[in-house]
Amino acid sequence: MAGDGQPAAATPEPPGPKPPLPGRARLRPMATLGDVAALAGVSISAVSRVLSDAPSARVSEATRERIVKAARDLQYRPNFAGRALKSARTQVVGLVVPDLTNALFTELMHGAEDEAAAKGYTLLLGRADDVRPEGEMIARLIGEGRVDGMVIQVGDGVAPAGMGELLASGAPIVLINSTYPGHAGSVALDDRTGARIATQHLIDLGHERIAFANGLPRSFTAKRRRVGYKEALVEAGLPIFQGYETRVGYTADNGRTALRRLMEREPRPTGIVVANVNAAIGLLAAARADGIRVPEDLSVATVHDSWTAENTWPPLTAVKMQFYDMGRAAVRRVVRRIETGEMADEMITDPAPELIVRESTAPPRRDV
Amino acid sequence: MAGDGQPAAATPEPPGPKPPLPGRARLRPMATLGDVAALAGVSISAVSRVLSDAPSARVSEATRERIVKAARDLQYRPNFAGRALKSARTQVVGLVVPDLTNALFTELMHGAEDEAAAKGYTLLLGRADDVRPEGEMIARLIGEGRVDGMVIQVGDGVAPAGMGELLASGAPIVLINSTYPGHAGSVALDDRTGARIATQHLIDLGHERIAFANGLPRSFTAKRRRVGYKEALVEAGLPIFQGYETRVGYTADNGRTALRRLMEREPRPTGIVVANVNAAIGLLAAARADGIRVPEDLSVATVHDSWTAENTWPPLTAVKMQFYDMGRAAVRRVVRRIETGEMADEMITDPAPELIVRESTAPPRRDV
DNA sequence: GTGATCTGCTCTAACGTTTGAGCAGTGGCC
DNA sequence: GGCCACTGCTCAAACGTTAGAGCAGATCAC
Repeated sequence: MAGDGQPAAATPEPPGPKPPLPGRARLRPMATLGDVAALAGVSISAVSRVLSDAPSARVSEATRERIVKAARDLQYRPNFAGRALKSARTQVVGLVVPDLTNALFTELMHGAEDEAAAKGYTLLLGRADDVRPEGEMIARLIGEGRVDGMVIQVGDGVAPAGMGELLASGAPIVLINSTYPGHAGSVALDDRTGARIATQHLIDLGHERIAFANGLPRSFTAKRRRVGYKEALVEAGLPIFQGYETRVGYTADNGRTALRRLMEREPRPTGIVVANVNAAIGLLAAARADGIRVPEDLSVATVHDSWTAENTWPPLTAVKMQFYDMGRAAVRRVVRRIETGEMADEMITDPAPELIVRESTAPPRRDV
Repeated sequence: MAGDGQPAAATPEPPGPKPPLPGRARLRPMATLGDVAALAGVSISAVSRVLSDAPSARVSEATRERIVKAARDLQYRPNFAGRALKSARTQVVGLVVPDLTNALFTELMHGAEDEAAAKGYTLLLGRADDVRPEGEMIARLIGEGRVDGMVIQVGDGVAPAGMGELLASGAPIVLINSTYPGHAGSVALDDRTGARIATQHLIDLGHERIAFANGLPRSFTAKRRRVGYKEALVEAGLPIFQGYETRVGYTADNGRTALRRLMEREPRPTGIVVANVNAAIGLLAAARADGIRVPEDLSVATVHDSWTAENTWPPLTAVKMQFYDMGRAAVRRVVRRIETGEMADEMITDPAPELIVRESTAPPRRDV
């Protein structure tokens, strides 16, 4: 806008016809390389090379300045479609998560966002709760060239139909928290350690009857957390009670169900490790409704932390799993795959899962 | 995978060279219109017209079938960049929210996602917590033609720098929960009614000293909720006490602060309307920590509902604001703006804010 | 003075799509 | 037999970008 006063050197006509309709503000067409070239009095390729400062740009300092100024004056921005068409790159990464409203996935998204921005990419949102098989949507996004790669979190270990074919096609896809036979490219949290830390915490407090409210049997994370739970018990020389594990799922409602089932066991557990914070919140609510005092009658430790965990009553002792970092790692992986071809599986161990002791855990009552 | 057995009718060479490197699965290039045309033995334009079934496609039934079959065999998918370049449309809508980890915004995102999918659009995620002024990012997204339009939620009423210019440019932008002088195109919830319903609920229970934990003064939603709160009091003939409103913000921490300030007032309020569920959750936690029993000593009703509200202790009485529907409406608006040019401001009144009575509210103790 | 090299550009093709214009062949009408 | 309309296609331009190849003029070595 500044410097529009003096007539440009030898411009036939800047960008298109621009009588501003007074009725409704019309979107004026963006300036193209051609417009900038015309204003600067040079060829399109000269402009392209200068603005994308290619090493092959041999231009005099004077010309360069004229071009840069013209671009600024016209508010030139490189057209995305033109660039994508030519380069077969969009600088977009697709992100598919099963449940947008889950606090944990939003943390993951946040990490993914940050890493993408740092690498000059943007995120395209996919939805895994589509009516149609997600595989089709993912294949479309990649096949149409809308995204350069994808980060996919499949819900509870159910791979969408057509996933195998898709992965075999060699598309840059990073799986979150799950793997697929023959596919290299995934990131996961150290769930085993996470569950182990939570269990160990209860053991350290003196609990000996520790139950486990786990996710669905087919869930990859549930399988890993299960291992961690058992490891801790075995190592402490504690028995693994029959029926002390439920495998209903990760939602708040699932947590309620889990509590009710576990509290029917004989002997009653004195502590419960919950595999997911949302389930733990539901479990806590159910305990309160049933008159079970936490932590007096029952200690509850959960895998996962989120801001919601610190606002429950009592505030939940939780093992913070690094979802944010996993999001970053996933995008880092997929970008590296896109740009260098390298692909690998990765487990986030740094930062490590971290125990955050709040008020839902205490030593067991000795009189029970 | 099925039906790959028989050789194609008369293929010169399907899409490029495809000796599958055994070392690493290579991404084979997608088939183009040209490939399909070659396989079907027709011109590119014929294929284009048939596959996008344009009314101008005058082809024999036999040709049409050959083309469709060829496209299917080659797994043809229209290249996004080519299409976008030609049509100057990307079928992508940008979504910018200030805080990805907020349960309310994720609900909004979810609605936006659904509506976008229904209209054949996808969502590109922007981030408002960028170091650089968001205005620049938004201008880039639009200017580069990465998105056809944007849905923007600016945090707490602070419009990003350059916003005015951007809106004036006539870009298809829909603002969420805020307006901008001279800009038509926004959606908002009926915050006034929401706050009013919450306040009225406390009045109906018999409360007469009702405080209000509000958001920041510059926040558009806070302004509207404030009106609803006062309206309800005035209508009921209740006095508006000095110092009964805090305006610290919408986070859980803000809620803690608000509780402590409000409980210092003389006389003490017997009920608090909280303008945001996250703040209410924090406020509840602070009350518990300070030995204030809810609802015996203090009733708490909040504007906004989310799954977190039903898992607090006590479960929060909340007015459900229709974030999901607002998300849908925002995308609906921006798509209509893109496709027909129509633009307007809209308030979501259907479905209306809905009172959900849980256990954080009760009649005031008469002995106080 | 001649050839080689360098500087500072421009020309052109290509990416994959859409779409207006054009064209050969057929059939109908008068 | 001439004209028209219709069918069923193809041709070619255009969208905005990138990048290899080319080219005129200046400078330099010998």
